[in-house]
Amino acid sequence: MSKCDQCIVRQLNSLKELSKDELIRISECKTSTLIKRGDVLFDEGEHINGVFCIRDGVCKVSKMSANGKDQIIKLIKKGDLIGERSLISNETSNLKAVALNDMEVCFIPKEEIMKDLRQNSNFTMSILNDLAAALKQSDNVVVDMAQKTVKQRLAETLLHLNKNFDTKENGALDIQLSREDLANIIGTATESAIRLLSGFKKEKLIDLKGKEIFILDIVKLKNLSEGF
Amino acid sequence: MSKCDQCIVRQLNSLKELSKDELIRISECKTSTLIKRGDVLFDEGEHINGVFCIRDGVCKVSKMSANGKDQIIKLIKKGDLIGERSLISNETSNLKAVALNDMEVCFIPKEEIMKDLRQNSNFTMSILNDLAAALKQSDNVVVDMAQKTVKQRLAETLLHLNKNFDTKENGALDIQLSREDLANIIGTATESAIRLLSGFKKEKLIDLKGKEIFILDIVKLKNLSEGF
DNA sequence: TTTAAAAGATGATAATTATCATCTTTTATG
DNA sequence: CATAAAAGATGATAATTATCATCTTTTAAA
Repeated sequence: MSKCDQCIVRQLNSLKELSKDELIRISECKTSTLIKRGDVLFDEGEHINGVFCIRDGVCKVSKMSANGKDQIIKLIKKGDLIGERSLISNETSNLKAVALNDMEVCFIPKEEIMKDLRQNSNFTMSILNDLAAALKQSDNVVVDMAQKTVKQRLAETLLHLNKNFDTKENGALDIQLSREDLANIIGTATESAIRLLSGFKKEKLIDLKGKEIFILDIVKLKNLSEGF
Repeated sequence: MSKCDQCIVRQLNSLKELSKDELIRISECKTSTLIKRGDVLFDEGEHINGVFCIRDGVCKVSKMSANGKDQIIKLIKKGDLIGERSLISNETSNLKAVALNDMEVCFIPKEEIMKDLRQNSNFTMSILNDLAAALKQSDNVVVDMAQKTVKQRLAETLLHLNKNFDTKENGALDIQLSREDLANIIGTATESAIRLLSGFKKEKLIDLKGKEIFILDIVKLKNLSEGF
């Protein structure tokens, strides 16, 4: 079993606040798993009973709406923790997580994390900070969903992907999203997302090759997302 | 100056986790203010430098969108704390708070709250819980904004008001919102909100007398909000 | 490699929602 | 109390977005 205290990924999240001893304890109880594209990491209503630390890969985190559509709330990637919210509230998950490509994730059981939360106040403060940042982010998304048009939201989403994900050697965004996934991030019908993407391509804001997306004009996308 | 340890309102929020001694310390440094309807409690970009504890009254908490409309994120009432998020992130406020009626609020300076956050882990866990609950709530709103129609969101908002606010002796919701406020909660144009309200009245789901709103048919509103 | 299924694309059309204009009612202020 | 300003209401119209149908392309599995 790999050692948490030697894992680079740890430096990217709140686990960096743990002491060497605490990390060794975590190492001994954690489990590592390979998750295949399309596999469900956890589902709505499930008891997660711990937190996941993403070593590699990307997953979409969504919530089913009353009308049967899956709204994607966020994308989680290498270095992210997920499951803290449900753990803290001591509730089943309100969200579902599905791998967008093959992933490697570590699972740390609830009791071990709770122990650190009780004993290491730097760790607690870091988690508190994460939740505060997530809440701010979520409130911002509420405003965008409520006030921006679908076109603005698509532009914004593309910029967000460009900022938060690497690009491949050929310049394409290194994240594999179906048109339906994109529509479920934006909160629109798949056909509308496809049409707008085609429009953006025609206006040379982006280029499309299959699922590959190339961001061509950040400035115009930014203007668009702000309503100009 | 009134004493926090004798304040009923405290029982409604995380301050209930503080010891008698801690509360006495808070009492001595807090300030109490009367806020008039329409007054700004704090604005976007402001350093709040503490948290507010609402003793009485209601305020709307909003964020300005790029298109110049104020999206109302939440309504805060007696017993609620506000300002913890900015305090924890050590950032200026991302939100604006405006009194909807005359209010009585206490202000606790940042350093005092931080002291308790560092020393009283029950208090910290309670705040952590609040943020976790707020995050879940906010994610739910994202889904609704993205997936529900304006009509569904209006029905949902009315039910939310009915659940979270008292009714006056005459049966009207005890909260004073303009049509514009309602539109800014729902995320729609004021005219659209007005039109839909008139429609709901015509269908006897609600009654309207000036700013007073009477909820008449909870079941139908619930069905409507879920798309039936 | 073949082939069925899934994903992507596009047109036609309907439904929803925003905007602008105008009028009425309510509210706040001297 | 008078009166200007703000809020509320409603119609007409335009813009946005969803839905349904159909076709093509890509993907995955036998």
